[in-house]
Amino acid sequence: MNDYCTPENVCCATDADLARLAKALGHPARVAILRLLITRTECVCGEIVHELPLAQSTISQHLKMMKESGLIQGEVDGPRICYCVNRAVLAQLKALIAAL
Amino acid sequence: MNDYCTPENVCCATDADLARLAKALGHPARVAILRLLITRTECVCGEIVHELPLAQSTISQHLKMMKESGLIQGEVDGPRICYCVNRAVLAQLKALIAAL
DNA sequence: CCGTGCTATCGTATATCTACGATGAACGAT
DNA sequence: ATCGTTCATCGTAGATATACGATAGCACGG
Repeated sequence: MNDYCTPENVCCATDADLARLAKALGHPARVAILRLLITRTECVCGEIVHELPLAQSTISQHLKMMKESGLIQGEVDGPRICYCVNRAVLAQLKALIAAL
Repeated sequence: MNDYCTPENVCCATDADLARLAKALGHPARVAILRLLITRTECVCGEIVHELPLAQSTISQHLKMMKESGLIQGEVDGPRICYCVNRAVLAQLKALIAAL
C-alpha cells in the first residue's frame, strides 16, 4: 500500500519486500517449516504435517502464505506436491537483513 | 506456546526467537521505523511521526510492539522519549537469518 | 500554578491470522 | 469405474493486528 518513503530517506521498494518476507517468517510454525525444507534438501510434501503438531489444513495455510511470499515453491509430483525452498528469495532475505 | 520440536530436528529455542523478531519486521511501517533509527545513529523520538504517513497513536503502537520484541529500546529524555536500536538484538536477528 | 508539547493508552472499528473439521479435486492403483 | 491417498479450499470461530481519534500523564517553560 503506502511505501512510507520520505524525501530524505530515499527508499526502497525493499521496505515492502523485507516486510513481506519477514512476515512469512513471523510465526514459529513457518520457521519450523522453512528449517525442515532446508535440511531436507529434497523437496518435501505433506510429511511436514507429521513433523508439526498442527492439522493438515493449518499446515496447508502456512504453506500457501509462504508460497505467496515467494520463500517457497511447490511442484506437483503425481498425487502429492513437493515443496522446496526458493534459494534465490531466501538469499534475498538474507541480503536484506544483512544490509540493515 | 508449542516449539514444534521433533526428535530428529533438534531445535532450538531460536525458532520462537526468530519468529518473534521476524514478526517485528513484518510490517512496512516497522521496517521504515527501524531504518530510520539505524540511519539516525542518535536516538530518535517522535519525529518518526513526521516521517511516516501514520497517526501518532499508530506509530506508538508499532514502537511498543518493536520494543516488546526487543529490537528497540526507549529511554526517557525529559519530555520526550528517545528510541534507539538494540544493536545486540539486531545482530542476533542477523545471525539467526544468516544461519538459515 | 498553568499552559504547551510529547507520548502512551483507551476505545473502537475493521481486517487479517490462526486453527480446526469437513468437503472437494486430482492422481495412481486396483 | 471405484477406491484410497494427498493436498487445497471452504466455513467457522476466536484471537491478534492495524489504524484512527480522543483522552490522560509527564516534564518543562512561563
